[in-house]
Amino acid sequence: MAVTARDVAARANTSTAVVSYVLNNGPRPVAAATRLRVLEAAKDLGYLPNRIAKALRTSRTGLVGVVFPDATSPYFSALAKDVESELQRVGKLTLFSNSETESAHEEDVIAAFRAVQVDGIISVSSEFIATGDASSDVVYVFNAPPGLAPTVSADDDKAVRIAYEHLLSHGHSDIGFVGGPQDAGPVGLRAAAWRALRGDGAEPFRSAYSFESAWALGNGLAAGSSLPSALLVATDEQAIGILAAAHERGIRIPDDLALISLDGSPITRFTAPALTVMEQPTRPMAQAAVQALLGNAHPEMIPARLVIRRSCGCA
Amino acid sequence: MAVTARDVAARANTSTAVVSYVLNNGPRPVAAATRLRVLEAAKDLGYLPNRIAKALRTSRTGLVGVVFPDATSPYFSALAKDVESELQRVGKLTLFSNSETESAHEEDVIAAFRAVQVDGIISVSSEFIATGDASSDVVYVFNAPPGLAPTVSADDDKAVRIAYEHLLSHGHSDIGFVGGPQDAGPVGLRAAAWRALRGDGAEPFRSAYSFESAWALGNGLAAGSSLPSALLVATDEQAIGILAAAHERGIRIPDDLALISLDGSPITRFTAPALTVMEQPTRPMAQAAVQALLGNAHPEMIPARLVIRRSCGCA
DNA sequence: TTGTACGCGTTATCAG
DNA sequence: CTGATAACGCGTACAA
Repeated sequence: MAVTARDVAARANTSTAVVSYVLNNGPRPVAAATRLRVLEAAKDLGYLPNRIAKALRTSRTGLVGVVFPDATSPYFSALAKDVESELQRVGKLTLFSNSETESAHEEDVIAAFRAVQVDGIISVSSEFIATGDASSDVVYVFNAPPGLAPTVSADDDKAVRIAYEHLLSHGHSDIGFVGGPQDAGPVGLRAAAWRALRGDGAEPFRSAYSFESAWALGNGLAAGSSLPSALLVATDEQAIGILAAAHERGIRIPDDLALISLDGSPITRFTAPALTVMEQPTRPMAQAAVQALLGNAHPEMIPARLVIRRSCGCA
Repeated sequence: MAVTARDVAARANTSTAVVSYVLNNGPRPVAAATRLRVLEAAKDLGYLPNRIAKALRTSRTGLVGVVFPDATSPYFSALAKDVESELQRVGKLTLFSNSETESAHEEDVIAAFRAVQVDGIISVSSEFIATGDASSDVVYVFNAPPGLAPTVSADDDKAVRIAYEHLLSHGHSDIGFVGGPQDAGPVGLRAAAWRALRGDGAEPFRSAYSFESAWALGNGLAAGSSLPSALLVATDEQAIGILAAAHERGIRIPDDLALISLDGSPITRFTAPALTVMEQPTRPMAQAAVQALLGNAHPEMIPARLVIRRSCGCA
């Protein structure tokens, strides 16, 4: 059996109440001498407060639930890491789940989190969310259920415009867009921004959010006659898939096809060739998300920055 | 205030004890009629058992702690995803933490997990672990503290031998090895296997487990005169970093330098050129780990399989 | 300033 | 077969 507050109290010749006062710095003052005895006793015994009992009493668990579509995506994994790190910094433990895992969909995952009484939930969902849960403790990143605004989001409009204009400055006129299976979530926003820029009713290319799917798309494009001279790609995994197809098909990047990816996770520096990207910085997003969770809620819009490398045609 | 078992009992004209018996199917039988009344009442009230109270009573939380060095690594993120998925399948929630995050080291993380009374811990540590915690509920994957055997591990010896021999069959005689900063953990094992195969006292090349560091190494190798004709690379992120450096330096893969990576996560199919790998399958490892956690403990050794693509010189 | 005692919502023992 | 009731470990009124 583990050592309890009672044990500490006994060893310090005092009561559990005082032990509690000392360890929580309140809500009542404790004489310096007694305080010292308690601290000593706690250390000697290696006392570790039982967080479950504490949670039962206070109804705060110190747990926060985090939902991501897919921890395997280069960008999401970077973001997830920063979120976890940030949460750790503020003393929270991270309950993690992939929403795309097997049968588990967003709602089930969130329900499961609620059942263990998490202190809050951070949801990073790239696609639509069925049920809007307005009245609650959920911080939506990137995307929110219909009717709700994301608590922290990226300035997709501006990012797409900067990238588009950069490609324009390279002399491209037919700038295509690789989007998701549907125009939903943040990728939908990016697609919309691109449509507006094109202004000619052109349709995005469709690809799932996977290397594989984008690779297949790239192969199709390479085989057909509709290969544009430049492509804005919604996510890093799609850009990487297209790079792979291009390499295999002998399509030279950027000479035959210029590319800009709109995530900009660290790996994009190390592809062959290195990808020019609109970098959506993960650390600020993570910080904004956990600050929002803590109630310091400035709804924030994080700006992306153009990082010029090889795939756009520069240098 | 939420509805409690007491409320259900009241509405069903019975006691909390019986409510508990019904909802847990035991440990005592309940008359069919009473059972029905309880179920009805529970449904009417929308009763949801308080898992915290339950945990306090049973000291089982349904939580399992999972520690990874770095969720950003292609291989680890794939493994993490499978672990989470598997855990979900058996009704556990996944508490996740990166051990390399900021100040948080393995032990602190594990202590934090223990404090919330996790039902078990899965530790995937690529480097050494200071304190061996033998008497406990932790499943070590790949690597274990000194004196302990990992519960589930890869057959690194065999994997390295197969890869080495494959390179040999391509006619290479100077086959180098890219390892970690120190010869620790599973990479240490891989390094040892390589040393044995070489048999001439050659030293591994050193690189941290990051794109960046391997890229720097690749650059150094390209600039110097000691570039071998073939390289076994311990991890995918290192292989990708070297690929990037080679691309920038005009070193042709596999013509000037043949490569085999020893992780084999999905992304290796989509590099330019595609990487030949020894694939350490993540799903079986994840399954073995959670089965071990559940007490169905066959210490397992998962075999890797050679996946031939372009970087080794085939085709 | 400190100690006693109750309650958080369960489960499980012990009488009935 | 069922009903009180005693824990689980902690926080905090309330009393001293």
